[in-house]
Amino acid sequence: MNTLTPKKIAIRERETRILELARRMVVSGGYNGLGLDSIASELGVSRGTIYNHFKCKEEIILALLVETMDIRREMFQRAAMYQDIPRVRLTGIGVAAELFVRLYPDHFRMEQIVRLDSIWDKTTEERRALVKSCQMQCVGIVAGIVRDGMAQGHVTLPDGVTPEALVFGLWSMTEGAYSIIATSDAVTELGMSEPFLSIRHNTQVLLDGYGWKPLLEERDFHAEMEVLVRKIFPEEFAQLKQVW
Amino acid sequence: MNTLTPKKIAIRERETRILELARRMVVSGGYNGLGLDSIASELGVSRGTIYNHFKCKEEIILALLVETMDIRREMFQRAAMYQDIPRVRLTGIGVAAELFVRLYPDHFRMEQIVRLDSIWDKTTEERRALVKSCQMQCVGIVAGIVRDGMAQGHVTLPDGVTPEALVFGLWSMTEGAYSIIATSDAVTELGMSEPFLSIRHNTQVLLDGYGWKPLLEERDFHAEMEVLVRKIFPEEFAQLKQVW
Amino acid sequence: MNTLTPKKIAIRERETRILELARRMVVSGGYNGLGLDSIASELGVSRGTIYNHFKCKEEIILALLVETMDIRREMFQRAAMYQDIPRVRLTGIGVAAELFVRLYPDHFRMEQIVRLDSIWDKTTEERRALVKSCQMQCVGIVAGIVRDGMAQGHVTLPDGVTPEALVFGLWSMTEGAYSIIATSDAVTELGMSEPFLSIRHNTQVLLDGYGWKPLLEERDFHAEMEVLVRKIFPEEFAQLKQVW
Amino acid sequence: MNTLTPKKIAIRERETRILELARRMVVSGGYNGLGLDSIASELGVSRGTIYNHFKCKEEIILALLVETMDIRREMFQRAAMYQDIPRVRLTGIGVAAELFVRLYPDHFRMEQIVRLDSIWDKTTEERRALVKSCQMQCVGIVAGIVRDGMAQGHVTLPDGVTPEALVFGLWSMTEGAYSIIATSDAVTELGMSEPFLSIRHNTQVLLDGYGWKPLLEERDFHAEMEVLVRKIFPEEFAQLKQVW
DNA sequence: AATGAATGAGCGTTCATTCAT
DNA sequence: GATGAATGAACGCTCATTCAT
Repeated sequence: MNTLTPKKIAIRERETRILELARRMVVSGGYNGLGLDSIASELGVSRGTIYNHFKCKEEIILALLVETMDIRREMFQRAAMYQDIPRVRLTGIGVAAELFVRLYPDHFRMEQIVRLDSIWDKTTEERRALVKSCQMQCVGIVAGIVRDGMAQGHVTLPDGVTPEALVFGLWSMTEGAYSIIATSDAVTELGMSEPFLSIRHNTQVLLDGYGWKPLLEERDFHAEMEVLVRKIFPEEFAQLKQVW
Repeated sequence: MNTLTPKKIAIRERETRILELARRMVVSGGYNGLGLDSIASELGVSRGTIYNHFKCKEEIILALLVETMDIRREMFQRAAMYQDIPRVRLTGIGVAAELFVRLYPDHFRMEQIVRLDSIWDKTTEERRALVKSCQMQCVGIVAGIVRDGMAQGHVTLPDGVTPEALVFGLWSMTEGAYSIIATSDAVTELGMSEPFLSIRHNTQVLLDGYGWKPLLEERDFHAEMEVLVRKIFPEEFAQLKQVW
Repeated sequence: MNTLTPKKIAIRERETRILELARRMVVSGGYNGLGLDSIASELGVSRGTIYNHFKCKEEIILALLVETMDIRREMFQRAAMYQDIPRVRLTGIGVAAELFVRLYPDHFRMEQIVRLDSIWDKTTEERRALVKSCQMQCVGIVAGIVRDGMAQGHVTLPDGVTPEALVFGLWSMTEGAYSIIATSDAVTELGMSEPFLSIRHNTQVLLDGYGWKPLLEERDFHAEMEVLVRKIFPEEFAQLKQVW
Repeated sequence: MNTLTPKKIAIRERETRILELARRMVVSGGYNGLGLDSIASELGVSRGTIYNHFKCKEEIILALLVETMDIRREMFQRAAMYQDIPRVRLTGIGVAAELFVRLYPDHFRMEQIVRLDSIWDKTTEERRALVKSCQMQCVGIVAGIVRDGMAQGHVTLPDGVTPEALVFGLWSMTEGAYSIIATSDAVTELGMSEPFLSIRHNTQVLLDGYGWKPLLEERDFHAEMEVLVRKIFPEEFAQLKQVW
């Protein structure tokens, strides 16, 4: 019955610790910054022990990616299911995205590292499919909301512009912004104080640009976000150390 | 005065060759794909000779980065100096950005790869400053146009929104979009055909969202771009194999 | 008295299984091909259990060697006890040798592999003695027949030539031949078709060279062998898939 | 002109030293006994230096094999070209074989190790061909002498016995004998004193068995060998520390 | 008796860097 | 200025062995 002996628990905990350490290393030093040796010695265990948990370095990196990737998708799903008009739900997605990136600030570096370094060669096709599927789900969720907005007459896309194009715009902007924040340590020096506020604003402005009703001037989506974060993501919000 | 002996010239040329090779290697194999050995042997010189040009691997990478950033900065500057209303000049910046990423995909890709790895520890503060300065210039150029637009009453930013915030929006969107295009082979699979067209449109929509005059419906910026690319970047345009 | 509880029996059986697996591994991958890990997992037991049977890897290998040598010694003994003139009994030894190498090619191959690697340092003197004893018994058995032949006046060795020298000749020839067959895929390419027939013939020719009566021309030892294999090794013969 | 700078010479010498050490290690510890680490430290150089000479462990082992393999073939060729009747020339081959094995006592272990351990997988097809070709040449040389003997009516092979079968007998016997001597440290304990004398005698006896004229009793081939070794292999004979 | 997690020395290999020539 | 041999730390990884449970 009791399958979780103290030993098993300890092992589980160590696995978490390994990933924690690994994440720190990858984040601070990139792919090469992750050394099996260093993890082992910093954990106070032997090299071999690491290999009882992960059968190669790439597996660790992939585990790191999947760990957070799934969280984001789940957050997107929750936001999409919120009961309100499409633009608010879309705003909820924005809240989810920001919350996610602030809770897991390293995710984007991980994502890029995994994509840019030749890790894929050493992984199975299934893994690749898993990541891609997660991506497609996220895109699909947002595209669904866009289509809702269109169906309800809140937004009309010009000829030749697909809902995916709009999604692509939002995705690009957030992906790019978070990526810039994560990799460029000079954001504020470049005059971009409060980058998160800027992102929030810019995404709303983009929707305004598309003429999505109600416009930002008709409804205070910035205030709305404060409500959303508490309603949809109470736990995540609690984890957030800094103010929203 | 300028005594460029044949020998000096040969050395210069080799330096260029080194960087060319290095870029190819980084692009195809990431940071680890760059091997001093391979460069030397492909160049037909000895390992030691490389060290007469660059005192360590990181210096090479940094040189690559600077090279890349310089090209873009120069293109941005050209676009910014174009004689037209601010929004058109801003559109010119967009043209420059797209042209850059399409003409020099290796530069773009390399830039991303390099940012992920921690080369910074081994480099001097001055180098870091140099890169940062280049970045600031790019941001400054765009921010300058935004300020022009504001000064001429073409756009009014809400309270608390700095010109840099708008720049950040544009930068994020393009950076993110190009990054997605470059690394994710799933762009079209996700339903995003013609991603470059989408980017062009989305940036204009963002400006529309800010109420920047003239709006997209008042002036056909898509057609404008075709003019701009020919006028500002005739040579680059000629190099572009595919249609604009 | 002999209390073989089911448990004890199970343990015995497992020991056999371990050796079977181990032999397969050594044969297919050499000394390094033998992995305690693989044995354990293929057996469905844990690594530690293996150590209840053998205190180290070398012990397993030694056990394999002893097993192999015991089989051959037993076959030699049976041949030596056959009731006939010495040269026929010697021919029976040849039959035994060939049968052994053809029935248990893995045993033969393993024997050679094991001899090459230095397992001896990690083993006790007793073990070494055991193996050596087995070898001496085999030599002794054959030497005994030679002495019988001498005593019965069937063969006379020149001055300075011991019976062991003749044994050495037979042993060398068969050992060398089987070894060449087993490892060199070039036997037939070298023009040596039917190598086993050649060995049979050459050993008889050697005895002829020693003038051992009756000579090959006086008695058809090739036909004799067909009889011997059926009479002395009926079971082994039955196992032999190919024709004799 | 002077292409052998002192440095180059030193490098050459080290290569020799590496192979010497490697041979010792392989001989005493088999494939696993050869450690790149150990070579380096025992040579007083770094691990990396070894890799300037040989690009992997297997290359070293193969180099060891080829080193001696070629020597043997050359010795066989010299013996075969000796001007005398076939049986004497064949005896010369025997002298060559013995001389070779006594000068390079480890060759047979090497040969077996190379064949038994899975080294071939990591080597090129050409290497394999080279080794096989050398083998075939040796066989061919001996088979040629046998055919000479047949042509001159000195020996008549029974129906169904090819010259290669006789070669196979000689080859087996020497290969086996030397292999036993090399791998079994118990030869003398088994009652086989003077194994080399036994081999010499047994090969002659085998030829006698085939009825090859002149027989051993008609011509003292043992005395002949003493002449041959001095005439055909004066230098090798000088290197031989022990008495012939 | 059985487990299997932990060990840690060892492996072969790579490669940025140095420096005597 | 050019060479390239030498370096040696670091890498990812394996596996026989131990031992607390």
